[in-house]
Amino acid sequence: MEKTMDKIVALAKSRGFVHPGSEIYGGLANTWDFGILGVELKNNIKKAWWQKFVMESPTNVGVDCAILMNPQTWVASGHLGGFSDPLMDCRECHERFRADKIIEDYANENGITLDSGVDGWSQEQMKAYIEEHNIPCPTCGKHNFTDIRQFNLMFKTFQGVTEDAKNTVYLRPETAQGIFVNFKNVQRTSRKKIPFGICQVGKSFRNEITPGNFIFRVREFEQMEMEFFCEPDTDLEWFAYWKKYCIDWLKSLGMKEEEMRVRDHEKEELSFYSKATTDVEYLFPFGWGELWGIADRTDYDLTQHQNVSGEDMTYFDDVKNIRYLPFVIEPSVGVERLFLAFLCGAYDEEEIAEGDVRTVLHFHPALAPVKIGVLPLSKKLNEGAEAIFNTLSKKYNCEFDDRGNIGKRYRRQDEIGTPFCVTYDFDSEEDHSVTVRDRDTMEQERVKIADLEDYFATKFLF
RNA sequence: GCGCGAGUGGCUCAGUUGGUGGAGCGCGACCUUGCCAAGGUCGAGGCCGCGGGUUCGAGUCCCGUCUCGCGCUCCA
Repeated sequence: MEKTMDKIVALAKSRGFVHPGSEIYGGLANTWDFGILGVELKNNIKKAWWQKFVMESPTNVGVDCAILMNPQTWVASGHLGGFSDPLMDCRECHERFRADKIIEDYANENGITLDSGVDGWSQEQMKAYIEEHNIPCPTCGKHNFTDIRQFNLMFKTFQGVTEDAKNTVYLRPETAQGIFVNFKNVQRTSRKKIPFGICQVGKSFRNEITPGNFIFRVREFEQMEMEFFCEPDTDLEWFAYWKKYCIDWLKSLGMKEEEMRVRDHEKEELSFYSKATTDVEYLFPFGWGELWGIADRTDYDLTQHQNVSGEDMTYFDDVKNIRYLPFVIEPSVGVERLFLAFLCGAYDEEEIAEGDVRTVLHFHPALAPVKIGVLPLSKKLNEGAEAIFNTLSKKYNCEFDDRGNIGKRYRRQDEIGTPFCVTYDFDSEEDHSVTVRDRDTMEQERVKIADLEDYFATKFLF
């Protein structure tokens, strides 16, 4: 059996997990709509995360912040300044510079008078000037720059009816900042003492240069982030703690160890706000891809917000009687990537008899979009089966199917990863029992209709 | 952003030197069967990605455009 992206994408489209966005208008690049099963899987993933990181955690609480934020937020976070200037990186030392600054500094140092301000120059002009004069890197002295790039990573829009610079707002490129700006609100209302975490699930938007690989890298995506606030100097312990917590959670949902790996970032690779970063990677059919970034953001964000806003963001420890800016551990995972990882992990083609192959998704029962398929053996038995559907569907997402023969219906449920099928047959009328068939083992057992709710009570727990 | 390739029912694909668009699977109805993709009959479903052009006539030839895939580049 060969597991390929082609097959998985085809299944996702044909069964209603994921459709290309705006398809009837020829699509819109790298947008995807989640269909009838996709929305269920996605919701189940978010629900599982929320349960593990908020409900079951004694230290954590949740919020849901606005996508549009005061633009000062992005000044403080570094997104705005850093990404609206012409930037270039030194390939040698990985420092990042503003191209216009480098030229101005170079000109000043060498007593060169520039005819016009560098402000008006195009990127090409700046690049040409830097090459022409062989301007060295201010940090390492070498001359090996990347091209100049105008990072418009953030989606820009306008608040209010007029479109001018005064009311420009941005779609958030990460959910984290909503948590940081609410740090004091949440600490006060939750009465949590440090260490504690604030969790959020929500959409973020990034104008990625290279999206692709199906839903792996998209410009509109959902993040599940936690910002865990701890005392300075305890950050590395908590970093290790949450790293393990995340990995354990993935395993508990059936992610295979051989398809996961953990990669620590090299010093040069770290983003400017981070002291340490670990990626949990997943082996997709197209190769290893980052799933979960766990970063030690230090006190960078709270310091920045304190400086830019003028608000005191410190925490007062009334046991030790000290006041400080907490350090932050941030595990951040994309819902669409997890979705794809679980989908790829679940996909299997099994030869159950000579030449008889079934496609099956072995989702963890908690993640399965449809929990129970309710199948009358014959259409003559619909009444009894409908009664079962009506009962079970109050608790679980069930699918009623009376089309075609029973074997075909089992296969259809296998293909969408339904863990259990309940078949109401002619004997059911007499013995008030049904056949429950297991997706993974394909074994069947007879269960009293009256006992069905108890039977399923523990089957779909995380 | 650059290069190459591809767009025909829901899916996979045929479609002759340009001459009234097909198949299989899937889907729906009915019959039959009654626990692992069984059989039969009938049926729905196509601005041939979109826009121009050449031509008496374009799915087919030309140009443009959009989308997708692959490679390069890039990637807090």
